[in-house]
Amino acid sequence: MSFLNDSPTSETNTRDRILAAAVKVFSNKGYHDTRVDEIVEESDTSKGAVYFHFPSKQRIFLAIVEEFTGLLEKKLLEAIEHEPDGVRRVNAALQIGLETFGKYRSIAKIFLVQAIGLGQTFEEKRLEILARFAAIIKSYLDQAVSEGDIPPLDTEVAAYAWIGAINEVVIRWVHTGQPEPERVLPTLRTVLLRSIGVSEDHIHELEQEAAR
Amino acid sequence: MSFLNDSPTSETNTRDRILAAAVKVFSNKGYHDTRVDEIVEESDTSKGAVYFHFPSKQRIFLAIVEEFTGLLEKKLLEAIEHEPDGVRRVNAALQIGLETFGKYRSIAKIFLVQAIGLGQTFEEKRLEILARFAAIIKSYLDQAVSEGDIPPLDTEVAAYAWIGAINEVVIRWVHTGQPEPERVLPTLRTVLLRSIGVSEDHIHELEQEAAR
DNA sequence: ACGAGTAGACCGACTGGTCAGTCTGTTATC
DNA sequence: GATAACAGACTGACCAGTCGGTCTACTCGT
Repeated sequence: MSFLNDSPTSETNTRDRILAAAVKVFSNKGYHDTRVDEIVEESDTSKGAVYFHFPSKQRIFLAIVEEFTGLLEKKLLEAIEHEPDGVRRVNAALQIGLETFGKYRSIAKIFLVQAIGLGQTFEEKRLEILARFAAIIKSYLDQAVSEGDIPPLDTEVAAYAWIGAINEVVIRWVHTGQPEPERVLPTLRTVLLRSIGVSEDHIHELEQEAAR
Repeated sequence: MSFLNDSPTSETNTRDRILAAAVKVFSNKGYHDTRVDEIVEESDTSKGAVYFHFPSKQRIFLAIVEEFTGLLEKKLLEAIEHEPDGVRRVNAALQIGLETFGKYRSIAKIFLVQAIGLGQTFEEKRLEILARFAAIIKSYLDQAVSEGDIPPLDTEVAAYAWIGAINEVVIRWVHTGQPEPERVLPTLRTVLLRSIGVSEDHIHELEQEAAR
């Protein structure tokens, strides 16, 4: 199901072929510089097929963002529910988030880069999506605070700061390939956990666990 | 000099009237949804005037970004040179950065939001600009490390994480007006200084200084 | 002191290329 | 023979950029 699976361009159904092609083109050229005809060509279908499955170019883009968002959210929640306490949940979320972005690099680029600055409609969508993720993070930060693992703080601002930090580092990587995820993860974990006041001992503990 | 001064739409020269108008329209509608004719109308000039002063729509946009970047960089360096040690410099940079974004809200929106996802040219420009700021931050993080004020860490990743965190929080504010800068600054300061391992005592000290 | 010449700054009607989306088919399957 | 799933030629709106023209201000020779 969905264009998010492993099969690259094989004998999948038309809708998914179109989406896979759209991901490729959008991630390379951005929304506005992508011609629908390029998606048509890349997907080896036809304009008719594209407009049979999607009412507009915009909706193709939104479909990609939404399916990926759904997947990411599902993975995050799955990863989180196996963890006992707030700090560990926050840590798990970070890990699975980076992992998922790493796995779907092109889509990550669409999600984090191309989806910005596209005018009203997209803007609101983006805010809504980020708000959802921020809410997830915030809730576990709150949990960690109430469990006494970290000192009280403005968890909303902290949640957005986290998202921003992750965004920027991933964007950088997506663009330049530069700091590879393996190098990034440890630093980011340390930096982010420190930022909310998790004790150094606790951080070391989590690092040990991650290393096994 | 420049459209960045206080006069809103008065008797400034044509070039600056055009830039001021462009800021207004770009920040509201984004690059692609902005028609050159809208800038013409808003600036109370003419298409001829616009294309007399700028060779293309793109260059108008770049002119805004560049002038603002220049201002921001200048302010940052100014603020920094009066501070003695690395941690204090990093702190000063954060403060002046937020302040400047706060003062030029529309331009901040253009700079942080509308400038993303616009295709090759802009993309590279953005990367270059951010790299410049990241380098500034990194150098003072490195200084703080070598002064022994903070433990060693991957300062490059940390610098980008900082930029991302600030970005996201400011973007949120620019969009929704939500967490006001006054509320954001203390949290962000604490969170960011903690993230690089500045001791709680040292953070409190800086907070005291800021409060006077 | 004055008209002619020149150039910089500006005006705005027009154009020409570009695409998103449409529409009239065609093919396969039930 | 009906319907879903396509194919691809075509169109029409939209808009960045152009281009001939105007309007000062300034210079300079007489």
